[in-house]
Amino acid sequence: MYEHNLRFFALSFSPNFSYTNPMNQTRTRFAPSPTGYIHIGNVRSAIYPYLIAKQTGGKFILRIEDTDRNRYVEGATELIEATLKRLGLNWDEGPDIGGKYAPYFQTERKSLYHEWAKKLIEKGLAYADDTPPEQIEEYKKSSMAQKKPFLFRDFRPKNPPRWQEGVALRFKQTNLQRYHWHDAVMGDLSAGEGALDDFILIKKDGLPTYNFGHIVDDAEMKITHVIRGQEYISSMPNYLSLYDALEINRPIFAHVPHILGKTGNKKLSKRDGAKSVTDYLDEGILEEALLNFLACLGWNDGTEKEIWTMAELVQAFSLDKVQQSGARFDETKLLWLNGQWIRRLDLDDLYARSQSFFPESAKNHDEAYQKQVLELLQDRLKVLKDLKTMSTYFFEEPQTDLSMILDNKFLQKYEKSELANWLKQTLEILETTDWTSDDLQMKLNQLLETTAKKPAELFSLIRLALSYAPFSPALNDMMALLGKKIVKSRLQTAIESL
RNA sequence: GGUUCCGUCGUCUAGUGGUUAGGACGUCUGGUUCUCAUCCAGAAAAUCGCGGGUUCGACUCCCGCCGGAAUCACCA
Repeated sequence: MYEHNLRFFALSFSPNFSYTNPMNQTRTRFAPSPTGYIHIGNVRSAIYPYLIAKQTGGKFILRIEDTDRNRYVEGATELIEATLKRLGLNWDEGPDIGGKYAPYFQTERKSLYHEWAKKLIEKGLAYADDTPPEQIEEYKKSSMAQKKPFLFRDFRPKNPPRWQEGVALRFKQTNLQRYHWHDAVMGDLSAGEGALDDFILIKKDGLPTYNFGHIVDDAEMKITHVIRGQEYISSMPNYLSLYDALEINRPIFAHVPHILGKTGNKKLSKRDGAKSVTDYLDEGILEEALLNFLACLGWNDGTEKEIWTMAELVQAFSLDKVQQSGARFDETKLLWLNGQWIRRLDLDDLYARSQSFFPESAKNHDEAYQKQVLELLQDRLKVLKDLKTMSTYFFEEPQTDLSMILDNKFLQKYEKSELANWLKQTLEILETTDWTSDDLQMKLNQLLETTAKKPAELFSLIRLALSYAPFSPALNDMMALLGKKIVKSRLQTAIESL
């Protein structure tokens, strides 16, 4: 980041500098492999590059790293694309929309990797390797026996065959040294030659490994920032020596820490039941809330701001303020944040997003009514999914459940007949109301006086008789919305049941 | 085991030599003439992993240790 800014600064004062020069444009990428859904633990490696690209007016690229045929999952690419779209992380170049450096599927770029590989072979920096796996196991054992780390470069075949399809190609480490590099998140890092080995460039099936493929692609696609998970740090020396061998300039690196599961200190993974991003969205976590939460899990600009829009994030985000240690995924904070976002939505927007969360019976009511229900519930929703159980009694007759009344802590000391009597008085006084929320409150207050009961007693009874729900909005608002006919009939039913 | 990274309230974090170590979530208490939630006020909660240095002074700098994590695939 720092390096990059310096370069940018210098160029901006050089006479030949042009703002339209694509070489100076920030280009970041998200490069998932299509092995399944995107889970909470790995969206950050899409959000951060997106933010970096957008804040400099650069491009965000989606590249599908589908070289592992065994782990390939049909439909995963579409799922990844759909998830990113739902989050609004739109890419400027990618498999579906193409771009200057197409194709964006690695399997379609095979010949490209072979060209680069040939350069390496010509330089004597790569060799074919047909060592059988069993043999490699032997090597490993012998290294272990000598208490030495296993490095393939200690066992290079003496007479490697000519490289051709069907044989793996290995990188030949010739420059054993300590590598130093700067990481935009982690700071200055270094690793010695123990981390350097002859790794596979091209697999037996002719496709490149990640280790080779991503470097070729990033160079070809002019990627300026490589932002990815921390697990790649230990491979950095290998990558660095490959950049040198290929004579490719190093991009800016940023390795972001893992998100940890609720228990233990292990990184969040599908195996531990990490939910997919779409699972959260489908349960009514707002895109804004999820983005806000994830971006701020491990990032803080130094202020006490908690609620961030994407636009604000684009402005304020910087890699050097990303935390260096892993962050635990805390769902309760996500829920809080979601509530905050729900409350910030205007009613029409909330209504549009709530469509799939209303109970079936809501269809029998018009839009205006549904919106009024939503308005009463807006402050109470933590997740849109809760809308269903919280609102059913507004749309259909609730199941009469007398035990809720008789076991209520404020009401259990009263006789049924007395409770029925309160409800009768309620019916009487309701004859005079105009059914506005304000007037209903006045009438209810009058009723408190005439019955000489506490609000907790009288109001609880009426509330329960109308909803048979454990909690509900303010009584007057609820009555105003339910309307004269339904309130009267529900009270009547309750009286008869008591 | 080798290599590498990390270590401030339960959780997410602020903090870059001198602070009553700040904020947020969660928890608890009280208020908002009823429930739930919102909102408001307040409380408890971190001997800054441990031990040495350097310094008048260290959470902040240095060293050692301990603890946790990652990686060591023809997976990414």
